[in-house]
Amino acid sequence: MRLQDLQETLRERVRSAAAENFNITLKQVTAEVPPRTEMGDLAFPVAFELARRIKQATGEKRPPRSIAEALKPLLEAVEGVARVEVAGAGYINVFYDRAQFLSRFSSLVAPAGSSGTLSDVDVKPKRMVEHTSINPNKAAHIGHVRNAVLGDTFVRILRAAGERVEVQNYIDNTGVQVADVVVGFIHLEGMTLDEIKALDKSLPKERPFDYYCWDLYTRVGLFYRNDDPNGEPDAERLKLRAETLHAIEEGDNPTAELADYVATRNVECILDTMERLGIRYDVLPRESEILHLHFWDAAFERMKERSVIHFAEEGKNKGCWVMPFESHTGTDEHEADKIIVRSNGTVTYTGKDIAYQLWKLGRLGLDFNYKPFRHYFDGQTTWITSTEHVRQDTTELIGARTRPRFGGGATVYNVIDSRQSYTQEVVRRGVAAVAPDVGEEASVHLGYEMVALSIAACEELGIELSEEDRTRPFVEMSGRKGIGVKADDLINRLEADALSEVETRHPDISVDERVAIAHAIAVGALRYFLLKFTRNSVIAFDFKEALSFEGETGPYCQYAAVRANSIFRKLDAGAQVSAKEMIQKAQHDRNEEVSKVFEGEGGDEIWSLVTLAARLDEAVRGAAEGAEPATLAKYTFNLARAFNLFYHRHRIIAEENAARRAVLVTVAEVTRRQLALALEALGITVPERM
RNA sequence: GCUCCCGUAGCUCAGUGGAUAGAGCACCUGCCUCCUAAGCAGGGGGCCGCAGGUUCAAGUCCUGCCGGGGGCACCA
Repeated sequence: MRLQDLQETLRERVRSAAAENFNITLKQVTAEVPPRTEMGDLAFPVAFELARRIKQATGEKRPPRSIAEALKPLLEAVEGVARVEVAGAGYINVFYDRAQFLSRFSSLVAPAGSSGTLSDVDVKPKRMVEHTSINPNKAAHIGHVRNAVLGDTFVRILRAAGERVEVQNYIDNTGVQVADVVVGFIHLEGMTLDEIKALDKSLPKERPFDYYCWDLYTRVGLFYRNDDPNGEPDAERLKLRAETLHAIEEGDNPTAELADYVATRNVECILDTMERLGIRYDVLPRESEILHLHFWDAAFERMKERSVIHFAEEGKNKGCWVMPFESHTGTDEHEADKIIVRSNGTVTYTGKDIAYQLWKLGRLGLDFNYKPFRHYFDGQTTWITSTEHVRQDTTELIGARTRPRFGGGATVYNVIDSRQSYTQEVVRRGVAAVAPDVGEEASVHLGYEMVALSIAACEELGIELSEEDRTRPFVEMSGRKGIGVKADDLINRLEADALSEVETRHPDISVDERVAIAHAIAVGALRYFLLKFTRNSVIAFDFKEALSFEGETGPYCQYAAVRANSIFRKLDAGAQVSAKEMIQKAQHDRNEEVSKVFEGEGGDEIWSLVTLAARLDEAVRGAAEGAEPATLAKYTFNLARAFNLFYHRHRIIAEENAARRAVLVTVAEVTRRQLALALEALGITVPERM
């Protein structure tokens, strides 16, 4: 029996009772968890609504309490319900049979995260999640990490909810940002491709290629502005960017070859960074293929056929293909229509994105070619798109690895920061206009607010702030100005802090093990820090908060799980087996001794941990439906908190009363299981010890 | 001008229309002979920005206003 099954049964009973007793059809039966365990396990405020509707229908004024009293015996008859109380002005509070519930709950093997059989997953509609999508021209910063952690966690949550998911990381390898770094290499450094390769090889491990590009990109930004950071861009110098960009888009020339090396190396560096955080991808679709495999041409034809866009004969956008956008009223300054094809015939990013999105949904009629990009040590492969026609058979083995069939999803989730919500809306509408049968619902913009820097963080980084900046709540990061916290720097710092802590706690263990534990803690801290904020909250990054291992943090949650595991390392096998037997039997034969453990104030406290642990499924489902990983993070923290309290109050192994020990052991067992599953869905691992 | 988001404890943030609004940090007081103190317990702290409205019930929904941030490029 799962918690939600019992809830559903009770809901149904309320619904049918309302129909039979009062002739009222309830569309939705609201159920809630009472504020305190003593008040019950599930509450129905339904009597208030029924009182109003009875009055509407018959004119009879019936107090909610009396309605609740009438429903009480019907709910009490439900299997698994111990008793029902009417409380307050008319709440119906249901109390479960605690011993029986624990017995059934603990016997479930894998309540959450069981993704069914492989064939079952195969036929399910595919959810496409695009995240990370960092311009491959510099190292990742914490803003990018928020994107990647949000996306990766959402993927894990969907999978825990039994969904089939494909993960994409879009590579804009032919864009302006790559062009800028290429301008830097060619015109500032005067380097050839071979010289760049030699430089790359010579760079120290702690300051790799993406770090070099980070600095170079900043220098290019200054170069465009004649070395004045606040100056206007120099039109002559910007011509270099335009020429370079054009050559890169064109392809098949030395500049494009150089750009390809730069972009590919940055992608590799970024994937290394993400691997440190446990983040991987199924496929890396590149913009160069969208161009060279003529994805845009196909999308363009469809958009013209469906009259989604039209050619502007006159006005401000004369000579462009535009998509009307009536929800934004135009002004002199801001045009209402969105330009898709420029007057020079080139396509905008939005246009390319519509083509890409159509491919994601299987509505373009074209596919990429693919080749393996990276094989991970554990056998996973990340694929990248390719222009060349590598053998395409989906069942074909390449290096003993089968290539999955990419694209053709039922729903697309784009993890992109909220600053691009306007563009995302254009894409969503464009796609829906071309493919009305999938509609706008198939495209979901999983938006989130940016990560900015707190004033304290800027000071720590030695960033000069103007008087005006200091009065603001935060300072926006800027890749162009080089203002930001690089992901690897932060992870290094977290690992170093965690390592020194592990060293003082466990001087006896091997260096390798200490490093591994420190790594797990660092990742736990960073991921949790980025997940505890809801998506539409701006994170003003602060070192003190991000580097904390205490309080509401990842390590706090990990620590609770480690403690739970340590109980079972030390508990002898016999005690574990006898506990299991005793609790299992209580499912059918009422055991007074076991039931007694759940009585009184102490019993409520133990029971509240059981019900909280049992709500993991609900938390996972809620996070998946609301596309809000923060709710699962909060749930996990609360479960860890409840377990720490439980752990502190009870001597589990030393407990002498057999029934009581059986309950405590079982509660610890179900909690550690649920906690581990919750952490796994957050991408946080549980070390052996901490 | 139009549009989206935010405003809740000193600070940073949670809070599906339901009961006495929560957590972490900071501050104060206790608790390591114990399954590890990255922990636990207790304490002070709140016109939920303001004003109306809807509802049996509003921090939550609607309208207006005030304050802060983002977006509205032939950039991505």
